[in-house]
Amino acid sequence: VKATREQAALNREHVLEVGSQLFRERGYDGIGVSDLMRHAGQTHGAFYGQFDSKDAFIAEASARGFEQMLESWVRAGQARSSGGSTPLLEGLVGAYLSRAHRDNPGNGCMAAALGADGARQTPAVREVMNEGVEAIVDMLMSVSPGEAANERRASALATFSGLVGALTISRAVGDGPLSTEVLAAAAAAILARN
Amino acid sequence: VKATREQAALNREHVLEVGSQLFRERGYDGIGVSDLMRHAGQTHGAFYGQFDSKDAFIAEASARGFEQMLESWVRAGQARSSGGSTPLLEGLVGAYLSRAHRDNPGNGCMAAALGADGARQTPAVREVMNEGVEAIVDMLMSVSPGEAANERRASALATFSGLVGALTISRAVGDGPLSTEVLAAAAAAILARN
DNA sequence: TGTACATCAGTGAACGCGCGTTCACTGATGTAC
DNA sequence: TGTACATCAGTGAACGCGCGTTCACTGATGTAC
Repeated sequence: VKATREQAALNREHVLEVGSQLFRERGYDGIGVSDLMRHAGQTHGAFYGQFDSKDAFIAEASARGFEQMLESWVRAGQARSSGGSTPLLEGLVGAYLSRAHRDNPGNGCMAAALGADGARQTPAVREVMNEGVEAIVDMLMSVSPGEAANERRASALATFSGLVGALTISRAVGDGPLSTEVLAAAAAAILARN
Repeated sequence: VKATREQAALNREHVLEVGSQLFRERGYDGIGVSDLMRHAGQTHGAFYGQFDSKDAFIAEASARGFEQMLESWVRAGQARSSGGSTPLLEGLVGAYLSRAHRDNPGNGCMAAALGADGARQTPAVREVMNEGVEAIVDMLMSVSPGEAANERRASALATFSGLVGALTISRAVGDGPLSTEVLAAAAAAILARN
């Protein structure tokens, strides 16, 4: 039955929120439209009143995922940086390479959870990934050493690469000792370099 | 119709070879049993005479992918290290972070192409990933600086993390300037550290 | 402000399709004498 | 070495199932007077 315009907008937002989380947990192919809508508390038919197609939804939910990830990462980084209003690199690296992040991909980094899958999606998704990575790199630049902006940008790119690779490997190898070892080794190397 | 025992073994090997390549190109969910067997020049029914299930095949093809990747990486690294019999770190990093590797995932790194997907597969696949990463890290240790073995191992883990993350990001963001920029920034940071 | 009607968000059955998997069958290979 | 038969690698139709997507329908919301 019909809902308020306001409620309809909230419903759509909720599907995006739920989708961005489920995609990170299960991959783009790991969650279907029916399952997604059931998790959002709606029926699958409503999906096509809210979005053009699953592909279009993937692009929009991915953008949402990058926004949510960046925000919660900065918040977690601040908490680890002895509470200043700006996070420090050490806090950001510690939060990213934590077991909490490793074990909670649904609220975690898009690049680590869906970067490889994104390369096989539509150009729209890759454009979202491009903008998402740029936003993350901009944030990392502000806490990276170097006088010139291009130095700080190169440093931020290298830092983010190290973070994404370490988390990806840590999740891939299961829960043996290697999983935490790679997180620690990457954190040490990144902090030593900066 | 029936084939020679020898031919049957070759057929099975060929399916593994083709599968390990197609999985890296399209993801574990991106290639089905019928398509796979067609690419291998066989009919889909034969698959279940060769393997127990798609899941079992995924584990075996992944192990094959790690072997093939490590071998061809070392070969490419040697070629870039002015032809010595042992590759140098610089040659390995250059080969890994090349446009050729970025644009040819089918013969490239398993961790970058399937690491994130592997975390959502069966425990058998994660075990294969664990062993594959250990083999790669062992190889990288032999070209990493440091007197003590644990120093070289930590360095190898950090190096591999940087490589995997940079390649993943480079592939995810499409073919804009960011794609090559991240490869260059990661290479510079890794070589400066070692 | 109250009534009459049009709009449209949401429902749920149904669609074609490709998935992983099974199975009765074929006929060349491998074996026994 | 040659014949007779059993084995079994490979074939291709068929299975149930879940996928993304469509559509006729419902009934509360929004609008016009």
